[in-house]
Amino acid sequence: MSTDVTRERLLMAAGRVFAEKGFEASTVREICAAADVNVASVNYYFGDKSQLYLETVRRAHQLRAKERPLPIRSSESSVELRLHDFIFTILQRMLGSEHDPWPGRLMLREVLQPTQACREMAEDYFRPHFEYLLGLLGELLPPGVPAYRQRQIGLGVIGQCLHYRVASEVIQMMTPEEELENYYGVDQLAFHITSTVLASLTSSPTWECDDKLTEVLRSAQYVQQEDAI
Amino acid sequence: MSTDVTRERLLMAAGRVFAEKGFEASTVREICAAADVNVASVNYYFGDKSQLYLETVRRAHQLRAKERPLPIRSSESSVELRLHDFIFTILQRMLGSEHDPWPGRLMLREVLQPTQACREMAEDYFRPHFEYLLGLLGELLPPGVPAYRQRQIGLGVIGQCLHYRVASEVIQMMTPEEELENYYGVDQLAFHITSTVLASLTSSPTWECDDKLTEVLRSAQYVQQEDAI
DNA sequence: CATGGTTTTAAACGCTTGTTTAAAGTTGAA
DNA sequence: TTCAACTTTAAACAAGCGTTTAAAACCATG
Repeated sequence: MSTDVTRERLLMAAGRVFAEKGFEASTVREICAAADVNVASVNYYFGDKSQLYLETVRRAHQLRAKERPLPIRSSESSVELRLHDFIFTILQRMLGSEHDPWPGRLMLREVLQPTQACREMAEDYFRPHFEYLLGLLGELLPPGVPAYRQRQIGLGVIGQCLHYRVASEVIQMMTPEEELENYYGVDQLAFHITSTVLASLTSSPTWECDDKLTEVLRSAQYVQQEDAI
Repeated sequence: MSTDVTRERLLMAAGRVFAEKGFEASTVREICAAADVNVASVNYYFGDKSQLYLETVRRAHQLRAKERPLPIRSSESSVELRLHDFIFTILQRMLGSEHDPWPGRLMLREVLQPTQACREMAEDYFRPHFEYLLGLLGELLPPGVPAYRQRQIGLGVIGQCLHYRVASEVIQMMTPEEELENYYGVDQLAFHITSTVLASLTSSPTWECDDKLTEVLRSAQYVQQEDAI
């Protein structure tokens, strides 16, 4: 067999199995069977199971970054449009059924329970995406909004997208089937999240709700204390 | 030993171990050691490992529901305040370090990769919480907003809260330490998310951004096609 | 064809897994 | 105290785990 083809098959098969079951629950024998390769190959090519896993995670985010590069649309487009495209792309990667979903599943595992492989992934993959999003938000927000607040808004966007992946099965349980069919396409969710974010950013003056909420919370302190007494 | 105390210790120890490592990666021996109980006890009291797991998940959301019952604050308070309290409570459960966090961790595992135990949890625990949130949103939104949109807004709220738990370690990697210390307390995050949601709901007229976004997207179709050609 | 390095193979290694077993210990009512 | 039911215990079980081994197969180069 020409060089590295065994290694490559192992990497892909391992990706699928690790993504599906996690590191511990996956067995070397199952991976090798899926790759149609001898059991000893893992140790021959990767040393041991854990290094195979590490290489698999690395491959996962490399694949992801390549299949949809970052400059999603030219910067000539309006900020709103670029924000929508960003959100659409993220959702696509979360929910899109076009490609084999193992890289996403594996990355999600790493996010939830990071191993050594996670730091590299965060730097190479997540950070540039997040910085891009922050750039868009910076264009949309009025000057003077502190950096930490921009970041929190960004985390809110990512969080909303991620939710449909993380909790997809629970969401399916709790959403009427008819709604699920008609309103939960990637395009519709992207539209919803984008419009929500834009609405929260452009309510004028931007942070008037803060003042109201602050006031409400301040008065609530007394209520809470009364309850306690 | 008085009846059921062994069973109880197993349940608690198993909860911690399962939450930390997942079902497959946890060993009966480790659980029994943590519970200071003989290895055979699992099979004596629960039949086998998987039924112990099932009971553990059940116990997890029972504990959670009991330690902080649902009517979080009296309905005499303002809607905004009740929304803030709901979000605060969810975040508290996600990030609060007061109690032993194993029930939350275990439930998160079930959300991400549901087993047989998940359906029951969704109905008994998640659904009433979500319905409560939808009630609040219903009070805040102008009439005429379709149900599916209310639900998506609700999912957005939950998603933002969940994110700080799901991706907590990655978020820590990508946030400056000084920000993390000063702006990521439960109270501050609750304030941020509440104010964001309120802002997006109360921008008047509520869905004006939709129209603008729709228009932008429509014109973008051509751009996209040109790019494709 | 012969050679030397690389790759594949089946078998075996020691170890851990979940579960079972049968004996020992414990308990409370008769 | 006696007896029967319940509980705990240490030991053993087969099965499966990751890894190692040494021989076989392969393959480009001389």
